[in-house]
Amino acid sequence: MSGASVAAPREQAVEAALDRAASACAARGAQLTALRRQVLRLVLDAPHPVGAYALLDQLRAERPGAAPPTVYRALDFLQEQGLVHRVERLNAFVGCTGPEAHHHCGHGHDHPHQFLICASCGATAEICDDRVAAAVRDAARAAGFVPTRTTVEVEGRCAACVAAGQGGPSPA
Amino acid sequence: MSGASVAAPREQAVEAALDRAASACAARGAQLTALRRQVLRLVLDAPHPVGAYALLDQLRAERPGAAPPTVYRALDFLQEQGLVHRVERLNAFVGCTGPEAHHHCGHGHDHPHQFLICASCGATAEICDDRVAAAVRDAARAAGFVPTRTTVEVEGRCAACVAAGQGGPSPA
DNA sequence: GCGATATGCGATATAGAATAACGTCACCCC
DNA sequence: GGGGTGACGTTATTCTATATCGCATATCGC
Ligand SMILES: [Zn+2]
Ligand SMILES: [Zn+2]
Ligand SMILES: [Zn+2]
Ligand SMILES: [Zn+2]
Repeated sequence: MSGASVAAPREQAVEAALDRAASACAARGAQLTALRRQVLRLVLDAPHPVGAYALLDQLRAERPGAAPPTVYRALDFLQEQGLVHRVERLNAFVGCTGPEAHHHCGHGHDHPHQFLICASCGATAEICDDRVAAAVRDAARAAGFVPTRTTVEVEGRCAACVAAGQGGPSPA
Repeated sequence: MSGASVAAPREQAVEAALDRAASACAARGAQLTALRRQVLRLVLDAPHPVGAYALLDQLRAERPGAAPPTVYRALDFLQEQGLVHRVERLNAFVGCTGPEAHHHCGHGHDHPHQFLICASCGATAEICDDRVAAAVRDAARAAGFVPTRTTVEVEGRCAACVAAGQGGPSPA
């Protein structure tokens, strides 16, 4: 691999995402403070969903006084802003890679989304399938139910792990 | 209300469900022991999803030595048998009222299901919508993903709470 | 009968996740 | 300069879940 000479492309991408996030917040009258930006960076840096306490440990490297409320408050904010999602099955958090981030579909910052969670390697992919969202909405309405938020999480094996055979790549 | 003279219809229904559960377990070579039956009864008695520690407290009335592993082990078994589901958003457990219980649709004891969780009154309804299940399966496969288990949980307001207006009936 | 294995469960300790409650400081508006 | 608001620090507590060890029983092959 190439050394981390100046700035790896991934780091650049994260910095760009942070700047976009700051703009998006500002446009809504919210502020992505230094602390919140720091937490968001940690989430975006992680290759997989991260637990709140894992974030806390990392955060303490830069901010010795950090405590659970520190990270939970930041995460609450980031979720409200649609920058981060919570993965219920994992009690963990992941950066939004859906429409908000890439402007793929026409949804707002509280967009419908679904997670594909690989039991083999831990990779978690966010998708935004309108048929799923519509089917769930219709099913709820058929029961007289008025939905506000929906969680869809699928556990299984990702394409890479399926291709790699039984064991799957390192369950990192 | 009628007094609890001999056996309320609800209690009878629960007992019947317990007997059916015992038969279903036996048919699969598993045994619904006294402890497991006790925990299942507590889950079925509850009007809403119950937390593991709430179950533990009740269980201790009859079984003073009960500890967290006691109830978690029983819950794991009951989930494997499809008698109980976990509601991820609530960290709570609920008796299966889906196809397994009533033989409505043609699914096994690991059947697809979805939850409608009322934020007003706490009621949680289990539904079994094939279109939702199919849409999720298709979306996953389109990503090369092989699903094993799926969680679908919708938060919102139930029909009763919508009909009753803003506040909703007692958030019991 | 007897060791081997498996299951169910008691019991203790620990880990992991989330919130409650209170205080401080900065900022803004009037 | 009083009063409100938002962000954050700090401490304590609650809630949720698992790791281990150990014991009893059941079942099986022999
Ligand atoms: Zn997203
Ligand atoms: Zn994988
Ligand atoms: Zn069910
Ligand atoms: Zn309701």
